[in-house]
Amino acid sequence: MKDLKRIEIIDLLQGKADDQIEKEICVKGWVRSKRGNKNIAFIALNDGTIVHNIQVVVELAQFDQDMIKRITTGASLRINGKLVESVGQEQNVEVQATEIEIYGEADPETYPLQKKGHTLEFLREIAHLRPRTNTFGAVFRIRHAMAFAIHKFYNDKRFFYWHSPLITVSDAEGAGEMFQVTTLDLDNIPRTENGKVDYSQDFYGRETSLTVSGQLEGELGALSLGKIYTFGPTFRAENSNTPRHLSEFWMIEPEMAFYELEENMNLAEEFIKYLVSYALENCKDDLEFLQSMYDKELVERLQHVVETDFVRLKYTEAITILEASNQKFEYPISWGVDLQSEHERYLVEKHFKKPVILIDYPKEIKAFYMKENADGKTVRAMDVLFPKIGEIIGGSQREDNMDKLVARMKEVGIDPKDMKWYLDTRRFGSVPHSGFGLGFERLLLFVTGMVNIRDVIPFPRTPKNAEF
RNA sequence: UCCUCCUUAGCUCAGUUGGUUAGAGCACAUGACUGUUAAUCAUGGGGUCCUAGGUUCAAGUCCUAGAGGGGGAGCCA
Repeated sequence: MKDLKRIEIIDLLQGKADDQIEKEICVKGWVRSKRGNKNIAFIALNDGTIVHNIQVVVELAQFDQDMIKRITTGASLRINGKLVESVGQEQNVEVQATEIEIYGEADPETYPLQKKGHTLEFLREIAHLRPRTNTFGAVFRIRHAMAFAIHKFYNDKRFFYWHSPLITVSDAEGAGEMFQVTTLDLDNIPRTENGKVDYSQDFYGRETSLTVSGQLEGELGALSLGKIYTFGPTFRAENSNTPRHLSEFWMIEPEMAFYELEENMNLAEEFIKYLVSYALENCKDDLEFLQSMYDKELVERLQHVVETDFVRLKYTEAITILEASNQKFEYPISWGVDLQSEHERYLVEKHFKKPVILIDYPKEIKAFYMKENADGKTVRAMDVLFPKIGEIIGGSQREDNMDKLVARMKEVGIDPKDMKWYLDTRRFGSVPHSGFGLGFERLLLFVTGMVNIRDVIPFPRTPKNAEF
């Protein structure tokens, strides 16, 4: 077989290899389908670079029939052939095969993917193979594009990528149940004299867990480097069984010194709009595929978010709107209660019909580190609420006053002695600062139009499910 | 964790009031067709009816428990 330089399918289909037309080239990829008659076969070949396939035309008389029979859906091929303008309507160019090598066969009796559609639920059971489908190829290419855009956005704004630890010693935020990290022998746990687990013999000499948020360590970065962001995995051991929760998910947490709540909101809105714009500009083929298959209004909805000013609303005003709505809510609404999904959905999907940033929540329903307002009742929190997926961002201006922060810690039962390292940021050169957390997979739900969070991460981790 | 629905061929699903040998489409195999577009047409093979009990002359179908999955809720990002 002639040794020709391989051209990726995206370059062939997007005209970047048109200077090779009428010349012999090499393509490699996996067979999506093969069809034809006794004289000719058409192979749809995909290499993952783009949602579309290159059509390979095989004049059967020129090849060994036994080899051709072994080319089935899922097989991987190396093909040399002439790049030509296509006779067919569905593509501009195609490859007329001159030489074919089968890298790996895929037994059609046992290969689970077929050319006809599968349900997302079935594909979830074969998560190791589902990226070979058009749908998951599109989703994971978009996932990559969004990850890249996040780094680009913050780098362009002179934020520094800051790595908070994944193994932590505290659950200060109270964000949820934690996964314990230990090297103790669970069949033979060392005990202290009073019968408790003796963590002094554990790997770190103390009790440790996987992080539920990089925020507190992020604040340490912001109060020295100015503007930082984290982007990494986060773990919550809550028994949440919903299409919006994972026990292992990725979170982006910017933290900015000298930013007050207003600037925090501006950044959050600009950030989301930047990411959605980036997807519209750079993931066109994949978005159009997802739109055609799952969500007819996807691109329209994305454009709407880019063009619309988010509503900014105080919690107190939201309560007034909800009380005046005459809606029957399962959970009654009054000042001081946390908003339920039904309330958020009413505000976002019915009342305003656009994204809403809710601010100034009662301090009792928010975390201890949020800055208290002058009214003494509310804190400078902000939640960004999106249609369909609910809370996509949670953030706040942080309490920078040492005494108030310590008082709040005591109120919620945190021993300030355990948080000395955190309090040192307020003890020495404290400044106003703010930040927020964006759930990466929730963003992807919105951008891809997928409805189950298990379908926007390659290997989802949920209660009772850690296969692959 | 709570509520609710579902589980029948590799996949997606029918299956009547509980009654003979459990069906269809797709996929797969064989064949037909001179360029197809999730090709088409013909023929064929393919079943632990989720698991364990129970009711009954008789259970895919009714009852109980369990497992797995979907949707909704709570917790949250």
